[in-house]
Amino acid sequence: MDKTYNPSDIEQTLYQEWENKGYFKPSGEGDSYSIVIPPPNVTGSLHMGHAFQHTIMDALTRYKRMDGFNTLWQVGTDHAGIATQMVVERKLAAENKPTRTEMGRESFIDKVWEWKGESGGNITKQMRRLGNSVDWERERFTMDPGLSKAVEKVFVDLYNDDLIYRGKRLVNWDPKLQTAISDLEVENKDKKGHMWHFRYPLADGQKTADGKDYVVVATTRPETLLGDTAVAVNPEDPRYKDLIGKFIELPFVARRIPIVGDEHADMEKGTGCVKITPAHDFNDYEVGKRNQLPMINVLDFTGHIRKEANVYNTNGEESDEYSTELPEQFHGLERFAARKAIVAAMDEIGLLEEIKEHDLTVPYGDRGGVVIEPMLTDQWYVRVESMAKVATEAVQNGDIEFVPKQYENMYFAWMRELQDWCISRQLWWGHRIPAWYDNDGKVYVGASEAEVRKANNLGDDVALRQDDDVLDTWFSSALWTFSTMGWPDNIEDLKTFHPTDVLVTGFDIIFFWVARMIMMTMHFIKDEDGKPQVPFKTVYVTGLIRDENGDKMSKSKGNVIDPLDIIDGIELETLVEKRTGNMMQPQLAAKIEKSTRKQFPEGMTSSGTDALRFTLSALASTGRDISWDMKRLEGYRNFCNKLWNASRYVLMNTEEHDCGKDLPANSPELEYSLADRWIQSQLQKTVETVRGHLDAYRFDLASSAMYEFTWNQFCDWYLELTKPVIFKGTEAQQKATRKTLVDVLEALLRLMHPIMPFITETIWQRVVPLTSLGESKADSIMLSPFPQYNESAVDEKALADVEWLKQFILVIRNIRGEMDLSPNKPISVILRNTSEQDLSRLEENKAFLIALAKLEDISVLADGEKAPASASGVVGSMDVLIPMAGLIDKEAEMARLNKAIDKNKGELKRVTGKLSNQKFVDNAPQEVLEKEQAKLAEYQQSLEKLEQQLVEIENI
RNA sequence: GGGCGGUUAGCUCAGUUGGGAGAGCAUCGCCCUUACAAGGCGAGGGUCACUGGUUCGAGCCCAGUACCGCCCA
Repeated sequence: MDKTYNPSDIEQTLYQEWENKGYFKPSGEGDSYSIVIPPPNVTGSLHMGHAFQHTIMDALTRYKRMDGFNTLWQVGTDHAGIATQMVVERKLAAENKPTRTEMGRESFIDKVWEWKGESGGNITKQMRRLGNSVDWERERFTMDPGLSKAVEKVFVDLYNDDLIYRGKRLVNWDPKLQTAISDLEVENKDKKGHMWHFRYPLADGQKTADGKDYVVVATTRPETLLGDTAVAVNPEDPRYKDLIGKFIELPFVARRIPIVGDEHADMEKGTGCVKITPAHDFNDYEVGKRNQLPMINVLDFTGHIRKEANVYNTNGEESDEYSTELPEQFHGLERFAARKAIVAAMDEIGLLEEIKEHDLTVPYGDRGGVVIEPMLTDQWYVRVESMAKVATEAVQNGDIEFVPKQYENMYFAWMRELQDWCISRQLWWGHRIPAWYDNDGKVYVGASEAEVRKANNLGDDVALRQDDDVLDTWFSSALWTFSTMGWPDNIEDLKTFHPTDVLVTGFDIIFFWVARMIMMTMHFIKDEDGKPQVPFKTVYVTGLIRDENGDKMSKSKGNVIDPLDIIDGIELETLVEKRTGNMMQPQLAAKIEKSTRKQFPEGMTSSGTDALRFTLSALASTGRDISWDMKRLEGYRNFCNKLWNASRYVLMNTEEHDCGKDLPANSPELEYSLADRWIQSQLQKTVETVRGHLDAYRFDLASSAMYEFTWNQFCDWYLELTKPVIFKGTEAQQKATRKTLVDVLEALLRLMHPIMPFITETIWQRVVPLTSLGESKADSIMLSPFPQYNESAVDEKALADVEWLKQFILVIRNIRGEMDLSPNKPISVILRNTSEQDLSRLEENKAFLIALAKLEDISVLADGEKAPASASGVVGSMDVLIPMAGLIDKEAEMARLNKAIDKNKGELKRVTGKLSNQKFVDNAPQEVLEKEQAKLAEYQQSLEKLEQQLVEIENI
C-alpha cells in the first residue's frame, strides 16, 4: 500500500467494477427495501444538497443491502419543464439561432431533446463519482414512454372522476416566461417601496361621516386602479359602514363601483379603505368571490396595459357589466411605466393625497427573475380536497412518519389550507395536456386524439385541436414512486418494492412534491384488499447545505460548491472562472471573484468521495441546515488517511505472517492478550451503537461513533498495544494478536462501508484473505454482511483492566508532558500501596506499560519501605512514583500537584455539597446516590494521596 | 401580524425519560518514536443568549425577553 491515501487512485475503477458486475441490482432474495430518488433535473448538475441526500440514500441502501434485504435504489431524472425550456431558449439566443416561436413547437422540442442528449449524462456521471449504488438498468425519465403513459392515464382518470377541471382562476403569472408558475417557483423578497394614498370620489353626492366627498384608499399598485371593481371597508368600521352599498366614481374609466363590507379591510391598517381588483390580486380575488364582484383584467400576458380590458363576472364568464374601454393615454404601457403614469395622472386631477415609504413583500419568479403578476387565465386544476383528506390521515395514523417529527405539523398546516392545484403550464417542454377542443370550444379528454374521436363518435369532419399547454412537472413527479416501477402496464415490481421504505428529501418541497405524491399514490395504488397504499413509510427531511457564512448557495451569489471539485480538487483560477463565467448578472463578477480568492486562496485540494461523504454524514444532524465547513472536511480527509495508514500497519504485520486464519477463535494455539479481548469488546459496543444510530437516521452520531472507535480506540490504543506482542510476543501470542488485528479491521471496514464505500472496499480486498472468512467471503465488501452485535464477545473484565492500564499510562504521560520530560527518555517508576488486583494487572500487562509509557523499569515498593523523592500520580488506591533523580524540578512538580489538588478539591466540594443536602439524599434515585457516593470516595482518596505527595515533595 | 426552528469553547456543531459540559477544526508546549507530520503525546479554553419559575438537582421542563433564520399572511 502507498504511504499516503490517494483517493483518485482507487475510486473510479472500483465503481466501474461494481456496476459491471451488477452489484447494484436487487438480489431477488430476502425482504424488500426500496428507496426512490427524488429525481434531479435531467439537464442539471448535482449540487451539495444532492451530494448530501445521495450520501444518506446510498448509506441506507448499502446498509440494508449488506443486511440481507432485497434492496432497490430506484434512480431517474425529471424533465424540469420550465428550467430546461429556459436553458435551451437561452442557448439558442446565444448561438443566434431562431427563437422558440420562430422555429415552432415541433422543432423546438427536437432541440430540447438534443440538449437532453448532450447534457443529460451529467447527473448520472456525477452520481457514479459519488459512489451511488443505484440500479442503472432501471433508470427512468419522467418523459419516457412508460411514464408518459402513466401521466396520461392519471389525467384522464382524474378527469373522468371529476377530480380535474378547467377553470378561469388567478394564477402566478411570469410575464417574462409567459406561463403560469407554481407557488414553489415564486420567491418573496422584502423590498422598500411606496404606499400611494388616492382619493376615490363618492358617487351620488354621498359624504363620509366626517363630511368628505371621497374616501382615501391606500395601494402599492396604482396601475391596477384601471381594473378596480369595488372599494372594501370593514363592516364594523364606524367611519365607513354607512357607506356600504353606496358607490364610487372611479377616475379615468368612468366606472361606478360599489363600496362593499368585507373583513379583508383592516380598520387598523392604512386608511381602512381598500381598493379591490379581483383580476390582479389574490386577496382581492377572494373578496371578489365573496361579494360577487366582476373581474376586470387590464394587463396582457407580457405585463403591458391592454387597449381593451377583459370583463368577466364572478364565475369567470365574459360579461358586459362594464365597458371594456381603457383610456388611450395608458395603452401599451409596461406595468411599471403605467404605475408612474397613473400616479402622475391622479396627481394632476388632485386625487393623489399622499405618498408614504413602505416595506412590502414582492413576489419574483425564481426562474425569470421578474416580478410575478397575478393573472386571470384559463387553467387546469386538480380538485384536491378528497385526496388531501386521505393523505392527511395517512400521516395522522402513522402510516407515514416524518423524521424529524416536527415537519408533520408543517405538513398538516399546509394540508388544511390546501387550494386546488393548478397543473397547466404555458410551456412546450413537458407532457402535453391530453385534451382536445372542437370548433365550439367543447373539450374532450382522452389518451389520444383517436381515442377521443372513438369515445365521442367524432368523425374526421370534426376538427379537433389539442390543448397547447403542458402539465406542471410536479404532476409527473407526483406519480414517481409507482410510475418508475412500471405502472400501469406491469405491476410485478410494484408488488415487490412498493410502498418504498423511505423518502429522503428537503423540507422545501414537502408541499410541492411529498404531499402530492402521497395524494396521487394513495388515490391510484391500492392493496389487494383495496386499502390505499402509501408511497413511502418514512420521510427523512434534510436541511439545506449553506455556505460557510450560512448563506444559501446560489449561482448568482457565486458561492456554489460543486461536490466534484471537493472530490477532485480545483485550481483557484479554474474555480474563479467557473463561478464568474456565463453569469446572468455579470456585474457581480468582480465581487464574486474577490470573495472566492479570499476564501480559497489555494483553490481546493482533492479530498476524494469518501471524505466528502463522511463529512456530509457527520454533519447530518436532523432538522437543521448545515453551514458547510471546509475545515470539517479536512478533518475527515485526515480521518481517511488515518484509516489508510492504520490498515497499512495491520497489513505490514499480517500479510506473509501466520494469522491463524484456519484456527477456530478459541484454539489453544491462540493466546489472546488483554488488548485483543478489549478491542473486540469495544468493537461490539461500536457495532451496536452504529446500528442504533443508522436505524434512527442519526448519521451524525453513527459517524462520530465510527470515528471515535477507529481513531481513539483502534489506532491510539489498540495498535500501540499490539506492538509489544508483534515485536516480542510468543508464537501463540503473535498469532492471536494478528488474528485480532485482521478480524477487527475487517469488521470495522464493513461497519463503515455504507458511508465510505471506496476506501473500505480497497482495504477490505487486501485484508479479507487473511481472515478466517477466507474463501467463503463475498466478492465485494458491499455484498458482505453488515456486522452484527455479538454480546458474547464483550469481555467486561478486559474493559475494566484496560481502563486501569490507560489510567496508569496517562498518569505517566501527564507527568512527562507537564515536566517537559522528553518522550524519548525512558524512565523508571515505583508503585506504592498496590492492591492484589494492581499487582496481578501489573503482572499481566508489564510489557504494555513499558512500551506505551516508555518505561525503563517498574518496581513495587514493599510495605514500610521509604520511597525516594518523586514526582507522583494516583491510579485508584495506588501511587505511581517517578523518582526525581535530577530529572524533575521541585517547584514545577509542586505546581503540578497543586493544580491537580485544586481540580480535585473542586470536584470534591461539589459532590460533598450534594451529599450533605438531605433533600438530595431523600429524593435522588438510589442509582444516582450510589454514583455520587462512589465519586466522593474516589475524590477523597485521590485528594489524600495528592496532598501526601505534595508534603513529601515539600520536605525534600 | 401568525407559525416553526435556532442561540452551548475562537469557528462549525453534538448533547437521546432532568443527575459529573462534549467532538472536529483552531490555540499553546514537547516530539520527524520503524502505520500515519494529513502524525504522536500533553495542556488550556464555556455565567450553555437573558430573566424568572418548577425541582433535592435545569444546557435539557415551564413562562417571558432579546437576537438570528425559515415558512405563511
